[in-house]
Amino acid sequence: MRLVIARCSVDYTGRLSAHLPLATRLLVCKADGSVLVHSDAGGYKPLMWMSPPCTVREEPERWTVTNKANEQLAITIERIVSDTNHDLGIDPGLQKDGVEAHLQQLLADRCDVLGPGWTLVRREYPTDIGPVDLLCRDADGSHVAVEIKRRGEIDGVEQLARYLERLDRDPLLRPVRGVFAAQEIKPQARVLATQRGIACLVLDYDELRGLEPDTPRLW
Amino acid sequence: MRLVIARCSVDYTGRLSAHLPLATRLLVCKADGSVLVHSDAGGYKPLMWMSPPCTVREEPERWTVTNKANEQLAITIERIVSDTNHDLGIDPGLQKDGVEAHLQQLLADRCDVLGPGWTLVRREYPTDIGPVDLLCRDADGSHVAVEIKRRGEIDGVEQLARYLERLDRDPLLRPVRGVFAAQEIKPQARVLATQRGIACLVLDYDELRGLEPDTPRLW
DNA sequence: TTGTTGATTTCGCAA
DNA sequence: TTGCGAAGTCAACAA
Repeated sequence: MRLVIARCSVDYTGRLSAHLPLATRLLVCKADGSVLVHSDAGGYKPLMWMSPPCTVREEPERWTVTNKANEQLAITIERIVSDTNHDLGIDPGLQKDGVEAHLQQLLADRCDVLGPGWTLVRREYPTDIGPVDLLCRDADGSHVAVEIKRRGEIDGVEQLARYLERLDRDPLLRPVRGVFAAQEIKPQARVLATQRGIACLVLDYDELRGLEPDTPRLW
Repeated sequence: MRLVIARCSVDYTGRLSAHLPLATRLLVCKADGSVLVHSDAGGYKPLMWMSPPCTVREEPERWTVTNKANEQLAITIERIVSDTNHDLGIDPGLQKDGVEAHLQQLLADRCDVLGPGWTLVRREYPTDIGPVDLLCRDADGSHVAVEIKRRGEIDGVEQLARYLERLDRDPLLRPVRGVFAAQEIKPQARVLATQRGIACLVLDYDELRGLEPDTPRLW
């Protein structure tokens, strides 16, 4: 990884055209060829960048970074303040926990959390417009479609409503109720769900994980 | 901006939980308090980060970055390879719109459009608070600073006023007038410009492009 | 402050 | 390879 502090102006032409006036910035050249231009503010997003795969042509006062699609980052360097290189080796990578896929698995394993006596029919139950997260049966044997989100918003309710409309046409499943389950449910989503006769369930991730018989510890 | 190359492990707890095993990585601490953790691959997105506003508590082997919502980034440092600090100053910011950058170039090439006999001194003339788009001389040899925007709003006028205040301190330039040039100038911006003694000029992009001897076609 | 929409979205997974 | 949906989405803008 090469780190350069330089007074430079930058032009990007590609999916759009953009220009950075002359200023002192951080240039990061990664081992995979990608180049980032960072200022001293603005959070994690670079002012400009080129994603790999791409190639850098370096001239004394101008770097030209080009990718396959002929997008171009042209860095005009007026003055180099610092120029260092570090061998970082390969990164073992990120371990994530608590995303939607994980919630889905937890509920699939313990769908009695949704209601007493409930059982799982299938995860990712297919419909002609896509799979429902969970298809369950309640204690009476009636089918229930469950849509799981990390954050429950209005489009998630719409999505579940579309699934329900499809599933309810199937004489082997009918009648099919719906449950909208999320760690957090926005008021508007709750209102719409109620209008559509869909039940809402707020999930406690930590509690769910605690219920799991042998919680797989990632670290 | 502080750049640290360190062998470290990182844990994030907040909207989810995530863990980075021990490896050598780049840590960027920006002036706004934000912290980025980058590996030597993977394009522009950091492996982990904390967006501003946030605070860093630094202990010898542990950095703890916390934000308002109580999300936390815990960086455990095993070995510091490099630790440098650079003062970048404030960034003039991105001209996201290709039209603005193009307008600047068109006017740089044909700054007689601004006034008869006007000549270009320099594009992106540097000041200690960032570069002025154009510095010109009028027919009498007096200096004129030009700020170019696609849509002229009140903050653009303020920006030019700050530049003028700086430039006018320079005995080699003084007196420096200002021109605020844009495709469209909002009434409030015009009023403020008039108050500050700044002239306004509405640009016709298509006409300017037509004036260009050999128009470079970008698309 | 809250909601909505676009992004050089990026990123992962599945067909 | 393509397409779809999630993302610690972020970030600008409107109400």
